[in-house]
Amino acid sequence: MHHLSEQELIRRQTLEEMRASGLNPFPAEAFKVNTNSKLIKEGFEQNPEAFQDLSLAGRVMMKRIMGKASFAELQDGHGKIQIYINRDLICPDEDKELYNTVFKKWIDLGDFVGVKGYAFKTQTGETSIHVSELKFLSKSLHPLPVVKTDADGKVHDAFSDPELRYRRKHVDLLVNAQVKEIFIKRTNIIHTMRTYFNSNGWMEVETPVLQSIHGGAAARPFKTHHNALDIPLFLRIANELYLKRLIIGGFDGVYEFGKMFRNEGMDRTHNPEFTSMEIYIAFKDYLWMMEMVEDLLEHVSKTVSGSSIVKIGNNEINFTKPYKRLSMYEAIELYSGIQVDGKTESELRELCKQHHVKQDESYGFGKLVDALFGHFVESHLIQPTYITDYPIEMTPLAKKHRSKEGLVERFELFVNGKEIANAYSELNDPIDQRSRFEEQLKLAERGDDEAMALDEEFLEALEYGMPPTSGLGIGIDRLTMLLTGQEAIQEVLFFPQMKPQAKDHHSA
RNA sequence: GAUUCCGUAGCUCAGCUGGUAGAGCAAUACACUUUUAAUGUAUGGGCCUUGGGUUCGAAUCCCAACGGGAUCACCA
Repeated sequence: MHHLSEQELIRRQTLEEMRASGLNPFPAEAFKVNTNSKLIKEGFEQNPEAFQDLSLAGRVMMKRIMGKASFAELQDGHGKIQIYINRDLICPDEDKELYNTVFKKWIDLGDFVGVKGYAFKTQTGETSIHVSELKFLSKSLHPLPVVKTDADGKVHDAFSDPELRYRRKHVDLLVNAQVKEIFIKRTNIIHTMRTYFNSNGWMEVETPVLQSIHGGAAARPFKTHHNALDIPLFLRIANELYLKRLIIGGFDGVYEFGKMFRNEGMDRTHNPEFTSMEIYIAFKDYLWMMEMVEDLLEHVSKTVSGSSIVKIGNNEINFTKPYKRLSMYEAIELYSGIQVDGKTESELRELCKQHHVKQDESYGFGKLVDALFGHFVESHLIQPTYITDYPIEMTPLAKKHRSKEGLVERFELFVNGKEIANAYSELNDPIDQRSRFEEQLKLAERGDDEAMALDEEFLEALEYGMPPTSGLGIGIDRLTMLLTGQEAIQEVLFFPQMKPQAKDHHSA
C-alpha cells in the first residue's frame, strides 16, 4: 500500500461519513438510464419535447457551486453534459441534506451519480439538465487530474506526461477526450476490414500462439516452457505457415487478426506484442493482391475518417487507388543512381561502404540490397507506394518471379516513409521451399541471426499440394497510427508495455 | 544500443550566477439560486526521484543509479 496523499485520506474519510449516515457509497442496484449526453446535446435543439423525462448517469467532472444552486459537469460514455442542481428542487421538504451535504460536501470529482430531470438551455445557451432527482452511484477514492478547456478551446492543466498517460490509460481515456477517439477509430478500422473480408467470403480463423518452431518471419522470439510435455515453446512471431496449411486444407480464403510477439527493442514504433492481420487467398497472385489492398485501404480510410485523405504531421496522405508501383531496383536507382541489377555481392558491399550504408560480412546479396533501399529510398515514400520484386535471398517464403531472374513475387506497401503491408505470391513448390530454407541455414551459419528456421511439418504439408496463393500481412497498430495521425505506437495501444516501476521507498 | 535533454505539491509548471521552496488548478472552511478555466476571502499540503561527493551551507554544482522524453541505429 502506498502512502496516502491528503486528498486520498479525505476521500476515505468522506466514505466513512457516508456509511455512518446510512448512504451506501457503492450501491448494488442498477440505475436505469434512458439517454446519454450525446443524444441530448445533438437532439434537444430540434425536438425539445422529447427531452423532458430524462434519466442519465456518469462521473462528476466539475462542480461550480453558487450557494443554493450549482452547476456540475457529468461525463458518460458519450461525452460531457452540464447539469443544473437547485437546492429547493432536489430537496422540496425541510430536509436539505441531499443538497447541502451529499451534493456539496460528499460528491467529489470523479464520483458517479445518476440524475433525473429535463433538458433546457441556460442563459448562456448551453444545453443542460435541470435535475429533479439525484442518486449517488459510486465513490472515487483517487483524485483525477482536472483538465480544463477555456472559451478559446485552450486546454489548461492538461494531463500530458507521456509516461503517466501510458501507465494509467484509464485516466488518459477519462480526461483526454481525443484519446478515446483513437481507440474508437482503431476498433472501426478492424471492424471495417473484417466486414470487407467476410463479404468476399473469406473466413476468419485462429491459429496457435504457442509454437514449438517459431517460423514465418525473421525475429527473436519469447521462449516459454510446457510443463506436462516438458518441451520449450515459443510465442509466435508470425502465423504465416499455419494459415498456408489451412489453404492446403481446402479453404479458399482465410484471415486472422492476432497478436505477434517479438523479443526485440521497444520504442515509439515497436511494442513487444503487436497486432497483425494476415490473409491468404487461393488462386490469386501478388498483382491481384495489390489491387485488393488499395481497394481495401481506400475503403477503410473513407469509412473510418470520412475521407481518403489523411493528415499526419505535415503530410497529407491520399489513399485513393491506384497506388504507384516501383520495383525495388527501380526505386534504388531512382533515389540513389545506383544500378543494382547485374551486380555481384562484393560489388554491392563496396557500394554500401562508399555511401556509408551500414552492413557487415554476414550480409548476403539480399540484405545488402535491403540496406541500400532502407538508406536511400524508404523515407521518400510518403504517398502509398508499392515496392515490388525483391531479391530472392531476403524472401524465403515467396515464389520465384515469373520472368525476372533472381527475384521473387513480393511487394511491400510504404506509406509516410514506413512499411505497413507485405505480400507475396506464396511459394508452393515444396522442393524449392526446402532449398530456400537450406539457404537460410547457410545465412545463419554466416552469422545472420534473422535467418529463418527450417520447418519440416510445414514442408510436409506443402508436399500435399498448395494451390497458387497470394498472402498479405498488415500491421494493424501501424495502420491505426497512420489513420489517426499518431506518431507513437503507445498512443494506439490500450496498454503498451512499460518498464517496471521503481519501488516505492516509503512503503514498509 | 548510441547521443541528448529532463525528474520540484494530486495535475500543469516557476525557482536567475549555491543561502534548506513558489503560482494556478485540485483539496479544506465560509459566502453566493443560470455558472461555465465561475467568483471572493481564508487555510492546509513538498525525504525538491534515489545514493554518494564538493561546500560553512545543495532543489540549484559534480558523479552514479533508477525512471522518462527526443533524435539516431535495428526490427512490424
